[in-house]
Amino acid sequence: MKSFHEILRESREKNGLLLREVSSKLQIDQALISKFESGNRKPTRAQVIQLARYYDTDKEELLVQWMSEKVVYELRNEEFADEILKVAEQKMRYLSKSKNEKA
Amino acid sequence: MKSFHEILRESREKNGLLLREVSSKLQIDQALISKFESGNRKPTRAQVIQLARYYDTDKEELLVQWMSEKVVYELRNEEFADEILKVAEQKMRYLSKSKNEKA
DNA sequence: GATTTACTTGACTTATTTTGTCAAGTTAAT
DNA sequence: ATTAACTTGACAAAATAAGTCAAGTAAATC
Repeated sequence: MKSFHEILRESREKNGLLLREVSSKLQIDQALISKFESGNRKPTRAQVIQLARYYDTDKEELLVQWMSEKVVYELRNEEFADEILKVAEQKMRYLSKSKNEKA
Repeated sequence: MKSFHEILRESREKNGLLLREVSSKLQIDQALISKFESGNRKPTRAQVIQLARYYDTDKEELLVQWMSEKVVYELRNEEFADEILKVAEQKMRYLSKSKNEKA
């Protein structure tokens, strides 16, 4: 499975772009973008969207990758991470159900 | 399904404890505990553990409830929350697999 | 082998978010 | 009307995340 930062780097390379080009176009420090691509920093949501646009890649997919890694990161030291995710899913289902019932 | 803050309040009540008693025993501001129980604030991990101990309730279960709500909260505005969780699970499985392979 | 180019790294500052505190407020019982 | 239990809101403090800049590699080119 490809990680978010790998996808980011590959997308840039597919477009034959240099870091400094992306940097100047999107007004994001080149060092930051480099860190995004090495996985040392997480971009903000707005940056993910900017990048997806500029690389002409699927925005939703990139956002899903980005967000799911944030979740995984949060659970990195959790002994019961798998159970936590299961319970989170249940809670989500419950929420969307009561949301629908209201409507 | 019971939410974390409901469990918290019920646990305290089961023990017949007043907010100020918990507050003084655990050295947590009473207002904070009140907010925990109404769901307006999330305790820290250390506080969850303290509370579980003092209420003599299952620490793991409380932690799972607490943590899963943090995850749900993070996804509250995500359109593809369900997919994000699925991908997060995949990534977790992948991680624990490569972790095992190393060992 | 010195320069240039593309990218990386680390330390630091700034911004944002989370957590804690206190005083005032509500509700219900006495 | 007082007291007791709890709640609320505004603010301060602490923790975390994001951004910046200068210096550092590594490979290609002159």
